[in-house]
Amino acid sequence: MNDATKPVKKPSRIQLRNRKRILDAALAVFSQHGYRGATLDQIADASGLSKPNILYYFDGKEAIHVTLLNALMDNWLDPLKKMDPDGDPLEEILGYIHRKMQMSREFPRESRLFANEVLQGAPRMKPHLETGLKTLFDEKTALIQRWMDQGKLAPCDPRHLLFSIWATTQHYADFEEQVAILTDGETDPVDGAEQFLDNMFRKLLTP
Amino acid sequence: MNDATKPVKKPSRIQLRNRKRILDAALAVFSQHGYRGATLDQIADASGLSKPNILYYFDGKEAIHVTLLNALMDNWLDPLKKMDPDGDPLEEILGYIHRKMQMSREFPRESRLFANEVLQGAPRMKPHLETGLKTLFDEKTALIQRWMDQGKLAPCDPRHLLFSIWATTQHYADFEEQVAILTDGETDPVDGAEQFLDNMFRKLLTP
DNA sequence: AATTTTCTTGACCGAATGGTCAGGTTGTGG
DNA sequence: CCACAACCTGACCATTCGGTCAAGAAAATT
Repeated sequence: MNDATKPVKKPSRIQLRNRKRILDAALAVFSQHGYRGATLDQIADASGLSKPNILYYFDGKEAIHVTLLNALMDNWLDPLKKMDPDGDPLEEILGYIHRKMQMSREFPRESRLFANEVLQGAPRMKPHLETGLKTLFDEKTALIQRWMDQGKLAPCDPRHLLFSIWATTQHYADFEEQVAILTDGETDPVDGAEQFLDNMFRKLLTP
Repeated sequence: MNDATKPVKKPSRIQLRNRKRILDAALAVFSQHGYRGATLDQIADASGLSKPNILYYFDGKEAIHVTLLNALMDNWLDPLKKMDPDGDPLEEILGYIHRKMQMSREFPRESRLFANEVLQGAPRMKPHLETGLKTLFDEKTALIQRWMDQGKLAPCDPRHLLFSIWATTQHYADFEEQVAILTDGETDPVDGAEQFLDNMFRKLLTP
């Protein structure tokens, strides 16, 4: 155990509970106000802990943000990873859309956290995007291209296909305020959205 | 002219020039950092004016932001307004998509300014959305519905159609950083995007 | 129970922020 | 060229921000 950078002591129950509280509060605050718009005092209030206590658990504001982004990336890429090369092409893509839509519904704060970060040039996330995301993106666009070459999907640019899927699904989380206003606060616009997107991408991709 | 709220004196040349400088600088700063992340000092630097001088032309940080948002709304709604009830339905919608895509290419900062605002709950823009945008939205979705009822377009929910158009076109401005990384800094991904979107929405809407 | 470790906080700090103001400079109409 | 208005700025201010610290309270360990 000569790794001086990782003081790996098993975290106590209090550690676990409070770190979770802080991260949950920070997610709420960061996703609504962006990194620079968020303050430690807001996070302290939302978490029910004092500001110095928050700095006892995290090295600073940026450390909290980075921790959130790291945790986010895994969950974010997961639905795309699940796209199975051996499954039915059309159903795999429609399934992916469904999963993304579920994430917009269940984790809108995470979606907005990500959107805020990328909108502002991804200053704290570029490395993640250039490695993890880029690799997965290349892999999956290649897979989709193969499916198209085999005539199992109507041909189109797989990269823009993925962009469109991301854009349309995340839109309902990121622009929730606008959507709510325009649909007169309909109980759940996401239901109608899912049906619409299924139809649209089915028509696009059916050979 | 008994309107005490508007000191309507014709603005001098210097007024005009400096207000423009300030708004241009503010657009750059606000669109990158969001409202709370932007500082008057940054705007001062970017505009080449001193901070007190900026406050000579505008009542404060918020006034600058509001001015930008007001100016934005007009340009933002314009492409949709241009959708002609008497034109060919499919071509009208594809033309609208084309115009929106042009705006993403030419005015990415405006797109990001808008995205930042809505992402954070549209605190300074809700009234605008509820009046101007909502009215136009209802009008145009009704028009598209009529077209569908007449069998001139394949049926789908016109509201989600517009959401999808907004999401996909603005994505290339708002998530420019991500798109650039994933396309290896391709000269202009928007070209390919336009072709892709034309194809997708054509397939969706062709009866 | 004693002691060591972990946890928590009130008080405080330097830097940054939005904004003010008195007074100077520049432009402009007569 | 004079006088008045418009324009501009250095110095300053109150508040908020991220962050520190010494010392007390609570757990855990012995």
